[in-house]
Amino acid sequence: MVGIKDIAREAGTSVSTISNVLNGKKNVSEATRERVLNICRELSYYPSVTGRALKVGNNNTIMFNFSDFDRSFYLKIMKGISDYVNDNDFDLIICTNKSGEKYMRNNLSRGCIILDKMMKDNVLLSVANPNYPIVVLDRMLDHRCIKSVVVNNYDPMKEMVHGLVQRGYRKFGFLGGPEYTTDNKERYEAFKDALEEDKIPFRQKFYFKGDYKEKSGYSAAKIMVSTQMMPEILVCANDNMAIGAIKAFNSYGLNVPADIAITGFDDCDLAGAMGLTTISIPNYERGFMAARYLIENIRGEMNTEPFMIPAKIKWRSSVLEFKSKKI
Amino acid sequence: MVGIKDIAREAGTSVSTISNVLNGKKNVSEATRERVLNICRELSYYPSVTGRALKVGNNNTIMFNFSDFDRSFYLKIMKGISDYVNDNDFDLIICTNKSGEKYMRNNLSRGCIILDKMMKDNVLLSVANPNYPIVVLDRMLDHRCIKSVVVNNYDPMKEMVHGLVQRGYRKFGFLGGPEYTTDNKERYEAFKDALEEDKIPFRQKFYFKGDYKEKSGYSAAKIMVSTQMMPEILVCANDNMAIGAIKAFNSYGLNVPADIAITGFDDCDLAGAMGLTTISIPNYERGFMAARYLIENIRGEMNTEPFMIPAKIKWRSSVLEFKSKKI
DNA sequence: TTGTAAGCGTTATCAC
DNA sequence: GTGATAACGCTTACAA
Repeated sequence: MVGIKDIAREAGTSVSTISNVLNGKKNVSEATRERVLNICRELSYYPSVTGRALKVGNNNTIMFNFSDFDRSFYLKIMKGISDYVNDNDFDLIICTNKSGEKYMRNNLSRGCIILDKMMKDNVLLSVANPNYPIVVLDRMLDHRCIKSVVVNNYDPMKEMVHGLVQRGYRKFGFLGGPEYTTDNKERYEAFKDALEEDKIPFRQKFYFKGDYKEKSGYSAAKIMVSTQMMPEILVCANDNMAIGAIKAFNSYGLNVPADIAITGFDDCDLAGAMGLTTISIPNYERGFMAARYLIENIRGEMNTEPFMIPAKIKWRSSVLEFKSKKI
Repeated sequence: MVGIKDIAREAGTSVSTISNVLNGKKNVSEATRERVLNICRELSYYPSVTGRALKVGNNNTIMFNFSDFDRSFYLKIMKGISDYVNDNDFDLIICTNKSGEKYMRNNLSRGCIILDKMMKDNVLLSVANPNYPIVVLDRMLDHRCIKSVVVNNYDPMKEMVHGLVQRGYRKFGFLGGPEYTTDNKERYEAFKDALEEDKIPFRQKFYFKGDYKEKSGYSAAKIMVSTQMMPEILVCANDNMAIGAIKAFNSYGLNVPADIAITGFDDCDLAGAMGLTTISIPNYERGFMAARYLIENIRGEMNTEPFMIPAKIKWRSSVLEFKSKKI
């Protein structure tokens, strides 16, 4: 590996001069600057991030941590982050589950965006400090150096359920995601509250449990069919499970929405193609805003008011416009 | 930041002892080991990756470089990589476009997997060495420390075109991707060769140019319609463009496959849902194998025979089983 | 304008 | 079994 010393030797100067050139310090003659730069190019020298980070204590890198590879819209979040970060001359490293913590504790990054549910709250609370701000997606954390960027799950979900009631649906089923996740909790709360406001009873036996993956939706739907526990409308906590459920119902010869209506949450690519009624989250913007707040906070702003992203209902063909009332 | 020195002070030992404990050296008494470990936990000490990397010259981290956020199956490749890497106690950092080169040139990673088309061949050729092996996806590079993992585009594409001819299609259009990419070249070659073997003429004016993105397929299709240059079957170099084309045709009231048949390449999620005939690439396996070869090569194997991943045709409803011949 | 030298957090070598 | 110390590549006072 070619280092600063090699350049210095070749240029016949000291290492500090090289460093000065590289860091755009003004105390170096135009001649030397030129010469040094040329040599760097010739020897294809790249300053060592580790050497620099070790000395300086930081660099312009932020980290993004995620782990659920089944949620394909994560790519959109990444793109949002990546675009903002690039425009602001920061570098981005993305890492998954366990490595994340390791890279936070060091001076490899100056801040991070966390989407990984596996990352524990108390770790984040203990790591965050004025020199290492954090942005968390989809969770609320109260700390003066942590900004929460959360989707407004509650309002659109409630509105959608009211809309379903208006369309004539009465017998509701709910297919939930992992129960420790905030978004699942909020979606379920909104669902229950809406029914309560509309004075529609909801029985616990119509609550089914999934894990946000397509397979779990498939299994849950099969159970509904085989145990004859069919609701008129199955509200799912995300699209993947809704899609799994649709496939399962279809495999039994059941038609969506004629035999059973279904809704999702996320508006993934497939949802559009399959005509799934769902709630659309602006993912690119979500990533972009997260990166923006993080970098602003790194630069000293330290604005940590929770930021709420609006989501929008997409009515599609998986629910009927007017469900004919029974009898 | 709590460092090895703080632990040493707290434990009343020297830093070397701490280091020895941390690295599982045997020359340390059980008592001290226990004590040190406890203190590390109490102070929530995490060894600095930078310090270590600087000293040791490497660590167990590999890098994955990509940049096209529109290709949603990239997540599957990542998952394949991530799974293998985790099982082998390596860390993974993912980065996009320009940062990639920076992180290669340093001792931050011990090797990398490259999918980013923007990464120049000559950079890779100059960086690869026995201590820094590279695996490239979707491109062929001849270097004793670079392994190419490529999809067999040619054979299944040729087979598919032959199949289309058998089904009665004669008037072919081709919608290509970026022309500098190997996969586009191979797919087009196979397309032309198959037609030639079947003695079906292909006229250059039925070659349309796209960039692998949905939008470009949409535009190309609109041009076909408005200039009356409609083929019977439009073979697209990837799914995204095929999907764009389908949307455009539908917007003109044209039916796929009745009015025009379409095929894609990739078998993305949407392809299944839309009934697009396409060629399926085992992406998870692709990532997994890439990671496996890379880590084996880091461990000294240095097997750099190109590895070819098979791909499989998925016949779906976007082409007719039997096209009734004209006249 | 340029050079010297200390130090960032770690590990390796060698002495004790 | 334990501890001093040099070294990794870099930046930054400070000295020249």
